[in-house]
Amino acid sequence: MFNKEITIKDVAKHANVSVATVSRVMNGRDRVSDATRKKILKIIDELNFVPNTMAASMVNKKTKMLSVVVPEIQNPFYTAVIGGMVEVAKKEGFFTLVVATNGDEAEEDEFFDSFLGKNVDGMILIGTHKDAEFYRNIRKPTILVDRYINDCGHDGVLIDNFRGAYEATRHFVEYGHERIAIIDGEHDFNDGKDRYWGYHQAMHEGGLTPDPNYHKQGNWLEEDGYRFTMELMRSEQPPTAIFAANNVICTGAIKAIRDLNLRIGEDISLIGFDDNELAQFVQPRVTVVSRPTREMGLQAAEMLIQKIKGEPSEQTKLKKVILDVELMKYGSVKRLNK
Amino acid sequence: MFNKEITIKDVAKHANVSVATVSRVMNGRDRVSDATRKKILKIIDELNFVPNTMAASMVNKKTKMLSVVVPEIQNPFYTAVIGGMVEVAKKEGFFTLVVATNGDEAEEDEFFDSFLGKNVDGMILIGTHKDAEFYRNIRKPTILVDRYINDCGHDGVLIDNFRGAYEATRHFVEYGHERIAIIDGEHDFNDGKDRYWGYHQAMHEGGLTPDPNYHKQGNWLEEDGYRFTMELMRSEQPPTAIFAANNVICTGAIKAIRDLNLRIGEDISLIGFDDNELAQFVQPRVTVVSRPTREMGLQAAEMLIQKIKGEPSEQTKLKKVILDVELMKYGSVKRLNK
DNA sequence: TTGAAAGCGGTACCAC
DNA sequence: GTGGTACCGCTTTCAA
Repeated sequence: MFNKEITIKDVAKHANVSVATVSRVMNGRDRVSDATRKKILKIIDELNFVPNTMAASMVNKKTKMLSVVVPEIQNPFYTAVIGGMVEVAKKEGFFTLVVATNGDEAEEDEFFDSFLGKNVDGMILIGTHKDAEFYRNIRKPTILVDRYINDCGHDGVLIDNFRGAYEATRHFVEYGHERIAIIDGEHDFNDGKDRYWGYHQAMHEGGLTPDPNYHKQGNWLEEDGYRFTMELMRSEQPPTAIFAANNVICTGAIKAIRDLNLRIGEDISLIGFDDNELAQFVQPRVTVVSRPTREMGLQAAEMLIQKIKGEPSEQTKLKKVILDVELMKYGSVKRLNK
Repeated sequence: MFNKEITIKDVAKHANVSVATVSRVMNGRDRVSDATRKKILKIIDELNFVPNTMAASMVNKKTKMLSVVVPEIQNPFYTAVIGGMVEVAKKEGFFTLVVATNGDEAEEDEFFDSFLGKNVDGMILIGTHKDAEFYRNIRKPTILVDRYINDCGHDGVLIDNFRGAYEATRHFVEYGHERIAIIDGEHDFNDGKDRYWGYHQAMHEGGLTPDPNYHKQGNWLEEDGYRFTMELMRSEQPPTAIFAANNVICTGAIKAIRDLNLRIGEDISLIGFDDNELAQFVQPRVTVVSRPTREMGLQAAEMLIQKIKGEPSEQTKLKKVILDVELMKYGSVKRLNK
């Protein structure tokens, strides 16, 4: 198990050729006579020679490795993005490694400082850092997904968060709701922030004034969804509708509603942002703002690989791709008017 | 963004010292005079020099990277194992990268052939390959988790699958069930196989003969759980109890039961292997065989790191650590007797 | 304490 | 076609 590794030199020696020639048959680009090629191939097989990828990478500065950095891998949204990305990367001969940062800036830093962070050919980043500075310091092909920081210096693949929240809220309004609550989190990133303002605008357009008491800001966690739904429903004047601004908040809300023995779509209307398992499970199924998760990964990976392959001189302007969202009406919103 | 990288040579030149000295202050082991150290540190900072980790790794043959290879990352079981592993690894200064193989041997191969597969210092493997040969060919510190292949040449951290299934089935028997079905999948690996035989033995000990019609073998997927539960419950003589042999099968079973408008713990008793979100959500909560998922990752990582640090000569006998499981009774099993 | 130089294991250019 | 060899950027003796 720990016998010293066989190197290209050993192969060369056994085959009575130079290392250059061995290298040639390995990479297959330069032409080598059929005889020597066969001979070398045979030796390689006999010696069970496995080339040292690191040595090669030192020379050509490529690892054929991509990374996708996400806050967490429990969340189906991220796994879907990852799935899309991996599919494209594989097709292009890149291996993708997944890195979870747990939404911790320090952990994110750690990755960038690690062996890998330094040696991937490019990456897709759903970042945790909030400062553009951090992103500008990334000196390799990078695509930001979902969250975008202005002046970060990288392309992005995003969705129309504003419109998603707007449509959801408008749906409530059209169905006659007036006491519409929103549970979200810190507005650290564009995504969360835009959702709030989408809600805000739809409220105003519906002639409603967002009530601060109906705006519950937690930390984008399931427990926030649970706790705030409890709070809201037990208040003097509970809302008739709740907009859960991400998938796990929605999960929490569903659990709270269950524990309060309320009926979704009857005692309380609910819309979630992004689909989730529980939302699909409960009856009626929860209306959600659906986004093209896998598609985001696909798009991002394509842009990334193009960037990697492209000439350095091809420095075009920054590009932001905005994908559309769709309100999937499943019946968790009760019609109050007529 | 693409200006040529600064190397240790540049630093040496600017500081008027040799590269050896720069290397020394970077690694901090050899002693360097305080004056030169300060000088070099200053230059490093000014030049914004970042050492090339790959070059260093070429020399010392270490990357401080670990990998954890799992079939998929959607499954909470795997993410829990990963979580445990990452915790330990981080404490020891290793960075962990997650690789999902989608249960596809080819994809698993791909990883091992990739840059990274070759250059991690060690790995934790929840393998997809079924042949011991494959595992024996892995020439670096490796710990198998959950699934174990005999003669693979590596240590393992496992759980007592047999006992888990045995306890579950016995619980059914004790509560007076006789028509007890089991939904599992191929017996490709020890884990699944042991679960079946645990069920088998408990049946026999309870004086019951396992009925082939009640043994549904799919592919360990949620859809199998769904489909077979439907099938079972619509058959001439439906079982009174179902043992779902993994967490996603259990999820499928729960959905089927819901769609059949049956009540868990009333019309049909259910036990799952390994916890899952839906099992916790439904009421009554589903009784499950719980296993120390995170603990498995912790254990495995500790063993792995010790192996990496240890002397090559310390080749002790192979070690298999078996962790215990526990039947968590939550009320999804109806008492039929007395 | 510091420097020179020999690798680590490949790749690729330049001769022949 | 094939061989010689100068790197890639760092670490680590060995001497001074």
